[in-house]
Amino acid sequence: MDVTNRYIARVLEKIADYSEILGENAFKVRSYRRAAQTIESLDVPIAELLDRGEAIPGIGKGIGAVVREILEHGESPLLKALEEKVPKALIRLLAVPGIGPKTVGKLIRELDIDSEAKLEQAIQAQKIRALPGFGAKIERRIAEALRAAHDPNARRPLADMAPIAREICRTIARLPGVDRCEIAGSIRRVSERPKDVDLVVATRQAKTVAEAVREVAGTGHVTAFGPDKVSFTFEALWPIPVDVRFVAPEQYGSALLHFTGSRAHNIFLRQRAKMLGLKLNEYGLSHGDGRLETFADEAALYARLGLPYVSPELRDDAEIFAPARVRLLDGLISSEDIRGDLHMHTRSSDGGNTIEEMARAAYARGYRYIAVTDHSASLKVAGGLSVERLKAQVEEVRRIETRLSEEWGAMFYIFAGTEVDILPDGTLDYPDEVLAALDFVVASVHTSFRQSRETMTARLLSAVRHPYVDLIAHPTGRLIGRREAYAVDMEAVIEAAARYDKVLELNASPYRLDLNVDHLRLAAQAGVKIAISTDAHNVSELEQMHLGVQYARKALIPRSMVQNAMDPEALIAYLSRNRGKIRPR
DNA sequence: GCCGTTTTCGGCCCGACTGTTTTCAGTCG
Repeated sequence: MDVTNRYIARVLEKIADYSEILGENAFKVRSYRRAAQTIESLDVPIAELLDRGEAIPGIGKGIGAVVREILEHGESPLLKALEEKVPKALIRLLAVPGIGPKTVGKLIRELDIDSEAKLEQAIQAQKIRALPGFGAKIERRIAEALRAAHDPNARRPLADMAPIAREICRTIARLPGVDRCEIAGSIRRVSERPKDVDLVVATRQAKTVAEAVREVAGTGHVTAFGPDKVSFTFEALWPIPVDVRFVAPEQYGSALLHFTGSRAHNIFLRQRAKMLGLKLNEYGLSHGDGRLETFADEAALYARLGLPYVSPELRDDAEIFAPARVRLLDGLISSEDIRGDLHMHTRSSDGGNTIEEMARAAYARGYRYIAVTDHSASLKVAGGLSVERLKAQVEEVRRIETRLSEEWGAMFYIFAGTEVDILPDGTLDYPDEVLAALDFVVASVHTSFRQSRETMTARLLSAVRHPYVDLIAHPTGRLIGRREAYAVDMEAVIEAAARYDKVLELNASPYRLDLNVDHLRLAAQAGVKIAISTDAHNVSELEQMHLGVQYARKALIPRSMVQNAMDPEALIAYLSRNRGKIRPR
């Protein structure tokens, strides 16, 4: 069995959950959680580090032994022992809002509940509300949770959550007395599946605004209401928990930082403040004499703590302040580095805008080039181009490129390309001579997702090896929250991309984000260039580039590894490597 | 259980709100 870092982290987290319920020392529980987090964020298998005898922060003698056991046997005797003491039905209660480990622990100890059946009986007999510290409300919540068929903590894809968060934020920003409203939390950190919406509001009239926000919540269920905070459930197609915090404008920086997290990042910053003899909270830095130092923006606070500014998407990385990571920060890709977009569709296939409209929108973004990559012939549902239509499109691209470049008084490159289907047998959907005549060839899988891992891997490898293929788009085919990635040996694909000097895509669509962070890191380590592409089907989707860049930063991708951060001249030189100088002019 | 410019014992991040209570433990982020 292949024991991954992630698997070990899950086991340690479970140990923490069970121990907490059983009333173990809270700091011991915290140690397990912290170790889990550290292991999950490691770049290399923990076995290698242990073998080399390297010290890993937060992992000492005790947890080290637990990890070794998991590595050797694939399971943990400690966890097994804990599982016997805490029944599964009760563990699930931890997901119920308002119910934590202490509550679950009391149910076990005070009422001797060790099964779902006994839990039901206790509810029926109203035994839970009789316990000291409990009441009818908690009992009812537990009963509801038992009845709820679905996971109460379901996480939705970023693509669904972010627009809703923006809409709620816009509504609140318009309320009287509100200076500004911003999205914080996991959405701001570009989490693939945020669990809730966190908003931070700057205002001098918190109380009034809180009342107004309660009105905004409307039919939604208000779960907490106070002068500093309102929580409610927003009823979209599914219920979304929303937290809104109110702070004074001069405290906005510390508040935004605090409510953006991650939790581990906050803990690090507070420890740092403590080292400096200060105390950090959402209101600012408290001095020993009670004086409060406030920060209107985040950057000033990082600077005050003597730390480099860390952008939100990097704050899930528990090791971000390690010297080796800090050295990378300045070199990471950023939106200003992007010179073009190499994957987009037009009205010729399933896009909504013309070539010229896409080009003008890209130029307005400051780009120097785009690639037009409509679908290939066999993808009928997307209006794939026949060979004849593709040839006509190439001519049209040339005409528009010339005209726009003249209009703008500078060369704007429009690469005539395709997103050619990789057919189930690994061949491409256009003959070689057709591909040879194009500037840029994107290849991707749109059919037969259920092939075996071996078949799918071979299919992708043959595309990587194909001399006219430049880039593999959305390499794993995942649609976050909708469709799993197909089975494929991505390490083999990355290795082949390195060997054949091919580019892998980071598809910036919020539904895709494909490659994912783990694969991006592997690709970067292997020296494979990444193209961050929007796969835009209309001009407004070109905006997704920003999300793609943020996601690439999560994987610590430097600008030097991003193909569409290259100047057009260098890109043309690269594209000419297998097909002679492209577009003689 | 981990760790050390507070250093091998004694700490370990911080605050708002809820529910069940008349002062606070538990939960959550």
